[in-house]
Amino acid sequence: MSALNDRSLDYVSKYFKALAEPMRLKILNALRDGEKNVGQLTEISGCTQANISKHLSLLSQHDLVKRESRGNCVFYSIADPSVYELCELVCGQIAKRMIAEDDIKKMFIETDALQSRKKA
Amino acid sequence: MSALNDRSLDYVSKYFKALAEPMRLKILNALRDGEKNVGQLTEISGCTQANISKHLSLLSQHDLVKRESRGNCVFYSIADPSVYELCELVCGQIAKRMIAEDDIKKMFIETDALQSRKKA
DNA sequence: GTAATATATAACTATATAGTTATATAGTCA
DNA sequence: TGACTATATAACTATATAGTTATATATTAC
Repeated sequence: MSALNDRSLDYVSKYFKALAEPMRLKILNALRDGEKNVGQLTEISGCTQANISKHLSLLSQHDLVKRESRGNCVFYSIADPSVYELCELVCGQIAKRMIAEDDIKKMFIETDALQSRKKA
Repeated sequence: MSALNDRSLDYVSKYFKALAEPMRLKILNALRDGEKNVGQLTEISGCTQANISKHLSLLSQHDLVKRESRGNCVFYSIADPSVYELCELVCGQIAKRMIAEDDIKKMFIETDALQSRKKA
């Protein structure tokens, strides 16, 4: 990061942007426990199938998910688990802020956020 | 990340979004070697002072930078160096892709990107 | 006080994209 | 073959925001 030119910054920012949508995080979160097909992800997400397909396409472009079609279905899975490291770092950051903001604290349902908080 | 509700996903995505702009990454990059005032950052960035102020305001809202006014100037500095861990993780991800994409490889000027690549 | 400098904000334009509905494409099974 | 199911895409709308110019605010120096 010490010596990135404009093109690199553009590239890195696009990667962050891929992670900067709640629906895409929801998809990645849903894939934590293994591959799922588009139909399953549509059901989980609560939005339209077309929208999920668009998000999956974008995640795929950024190599965040792997695509594998089997029979009539297309299964998606996490391409690289290190994406969760990113999320944990972010949760850690947010956890630090939560200490002073009780309403935000309540957002996190359970274990992971608290673990990040202990680290911080 | 295993059990985040919609509000948490929203919150995390906003954090990523703060990092999802080249100009803001440029600012954070410029602050690696210590605090800088708005004028300096304007000069480095090559865009208008108004735009820089807006970006700094947003970074500040997300606790990514600290604001301190001294005399006539306002100095900004990195609030939490762990933001660079995030960037390094991303660079590591990108480094993996670079192996197959020579043109992207050339984007990274020197040491850090290569180090991330060794790790990968 | 005024002038000069530094930063922030208001108002606006242009662009990107999340979401929608409708349709196209591709695979399965009769 | 045709009917059915699953996924992808096209076309569109609405919204968010990066960037601009012009202006407001605040601090220093005189």
